[in-house]
Amino acid sequence: MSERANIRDVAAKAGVAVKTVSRVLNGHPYVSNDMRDRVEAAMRELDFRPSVAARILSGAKSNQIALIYDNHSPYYMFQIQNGCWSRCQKDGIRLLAQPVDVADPRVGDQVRGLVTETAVDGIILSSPVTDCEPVLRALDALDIPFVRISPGTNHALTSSVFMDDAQAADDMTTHIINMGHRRIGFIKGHPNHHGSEDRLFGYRRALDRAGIAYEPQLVADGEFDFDSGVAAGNYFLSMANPPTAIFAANDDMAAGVLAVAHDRGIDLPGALSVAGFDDTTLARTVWPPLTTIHQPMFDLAHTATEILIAGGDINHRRLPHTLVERASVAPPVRKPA
Amino acid sequence: MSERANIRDVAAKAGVAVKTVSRVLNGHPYVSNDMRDRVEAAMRELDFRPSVAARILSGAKSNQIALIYDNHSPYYMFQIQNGCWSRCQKDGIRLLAQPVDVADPRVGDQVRGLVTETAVDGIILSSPVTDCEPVLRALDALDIPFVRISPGTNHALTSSVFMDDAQAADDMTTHIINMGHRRIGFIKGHPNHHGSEDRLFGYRRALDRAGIAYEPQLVADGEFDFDSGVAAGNYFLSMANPPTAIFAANDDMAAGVLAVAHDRGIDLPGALSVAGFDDTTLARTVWPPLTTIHQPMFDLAHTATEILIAGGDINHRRLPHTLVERASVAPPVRKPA
DNA sequence: TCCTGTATGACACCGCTTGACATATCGATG
DNA sequence: CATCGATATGTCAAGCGGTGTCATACAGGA
Repeated sequence: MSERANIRDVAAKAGVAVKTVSRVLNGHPYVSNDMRDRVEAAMRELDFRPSVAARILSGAKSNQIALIYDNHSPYYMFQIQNGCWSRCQKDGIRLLAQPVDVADPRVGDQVRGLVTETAVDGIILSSPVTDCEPVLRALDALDIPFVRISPGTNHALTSSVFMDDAQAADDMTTHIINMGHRRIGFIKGHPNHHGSEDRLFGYRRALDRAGIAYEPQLVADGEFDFDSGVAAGNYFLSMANPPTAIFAANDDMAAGVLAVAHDRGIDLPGALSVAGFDDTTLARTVWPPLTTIHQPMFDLAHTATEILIAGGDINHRRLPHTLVERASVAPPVRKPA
Repeated sequence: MSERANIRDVAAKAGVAVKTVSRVLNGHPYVSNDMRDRVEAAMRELDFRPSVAARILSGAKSNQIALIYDNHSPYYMFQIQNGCWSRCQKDGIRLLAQPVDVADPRVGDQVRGLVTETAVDGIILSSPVTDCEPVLRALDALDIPFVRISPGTNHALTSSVFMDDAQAADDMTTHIINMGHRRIGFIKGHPNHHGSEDRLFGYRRALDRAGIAYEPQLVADGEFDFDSGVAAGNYFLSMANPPTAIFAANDDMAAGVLAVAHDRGIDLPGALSVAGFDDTTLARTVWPPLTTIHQPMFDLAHTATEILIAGGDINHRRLPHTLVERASVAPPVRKPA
């Protein structure tokens, strides 16, 4: 009881060959129902757990996949991990969550180490590792299947899952315009994240379509964190003719703008509308709750895992976003002149 | 180059016995410096990566540990994971982050599966898995070392790392009292999290010491999430004689109170002080930024991992908390009567 | 009767560690 | 100086717990 049962014990108990147990274990086709039942009973009785190590060593699949990430947003990573998880669980696949530093010159090596040492069957890359050349090269050389979540460079060589950042930004900008705003500030995202450019693109496209001239001074740099949102907020609200609405490329920065506005005693959302992007927990938590774009992180990860597990051909899947309207975007109130 | 090198290749390349390479690999004492250098050079040249699987199978340590959690706070888990990570990395130890559901009757089984299948060397339990009987029993039976982060039941049988929840709550309550408040509401945490009780205890102790009578109607139930904070906020602010300050057992609930206050147009922090607990990103993000207790999650996890890796005797370590003062707690302003 | 599909078994092998032994060198000890 | 113990390396075989390959056996259809 205390000693751990191995496949031979099971075979003995069931009175069959070791190989047969192995067949049952792996769902091999040529096994009679009788036999399967008998073996499974023996396994249950002995509380048999196949050793992953032994399996790997003998050249089989490891039933393990790795999620490689380098993202400093807790909420984002939590969702991504959970998405991968939920899919893995269904097939009893083990998930190794592996943080890396894309700026470290040894990333390629680390990834190679991970793959060869743990013998994972496949890899999921989350942004921005999706566009880390050394990692991509290592993975190619290793000849291991991988799928990328929200990659930037969309070369057709690998499967990927993503949302339409440009369209989403366009949607939001249009929404703001429809509320009656004409001067709309935009805060860009971190330059190493590809989505940033797309979001800016969508903002400009919506402006264009509405016949509103693009003003470069209404676009501020940002890095996806609260502090850069604060900085951008201060920049905008110090202008002689500040925008009546600010659209930040993610929720954290939007929260920063909100903080600045509160600090300056600006009436929200009357005197200033603020929109976010991502729909993290922050969006609901902050005051006023953020009108934002819901990025389906969980689904993105879930789908990526699905594709990886299914194997097969290269697959690109776009997932839908939604604009979630809360209280932070409203029609501008004219100052009583 | 493309074929993966094994220990025999290394031995051949270095012109030594396989056994010697193994000795180097495992830091065996009787190896000369010359030899070690030679072998290591060969390993580097061949880009040799010892197979973890083979190692495990032959009875050695796996150099893998698992972090088992069931916590729905992204920020908390992010910090915990990172803390474990940073320590593991130093020793080249692989970390398996494994979510479970403490309410699932099969948790014990799942944990047993994890341990026997992956052959991890040790386990870190984060709250509330720290107090999940089936898991604890499984681990005991498996005879595998584990350490607990912020456990409730503090039986001396296993190592643990924690903070002084009661003292922290006491500190905060005292801080609020010192600001001039006498009617202080408290929002309890989730009942399955042991820290909840301790925090309530600290609140009462501080009240006692200050000679303020404990009023049960000033204590509301909560579940550590934003919504329960909103509910509690509404409860308090609907009272005929509402508290002038509210101390929530975590930041999320404090944010909920803030939202209610904003909604009702209550002046913050003048008419209502709000304090949180944990010092998550939320605390800085919200308006006004929360005065809160900094819980050293990263350090907790780092230390837990340290203890696990070090092995040795049972060890209980208390880590210091700090009260971080931001803007959400201020002296009450008397209403102009 | 021969062949093909189904069902089971025997056995080597994956890459590494470990233990039992065999040597060999080197200083210290009596 | 002979001897002994500590240090340093090698040989060999066994084994960890599975899976792949190949062989085998029996069934029914052509």
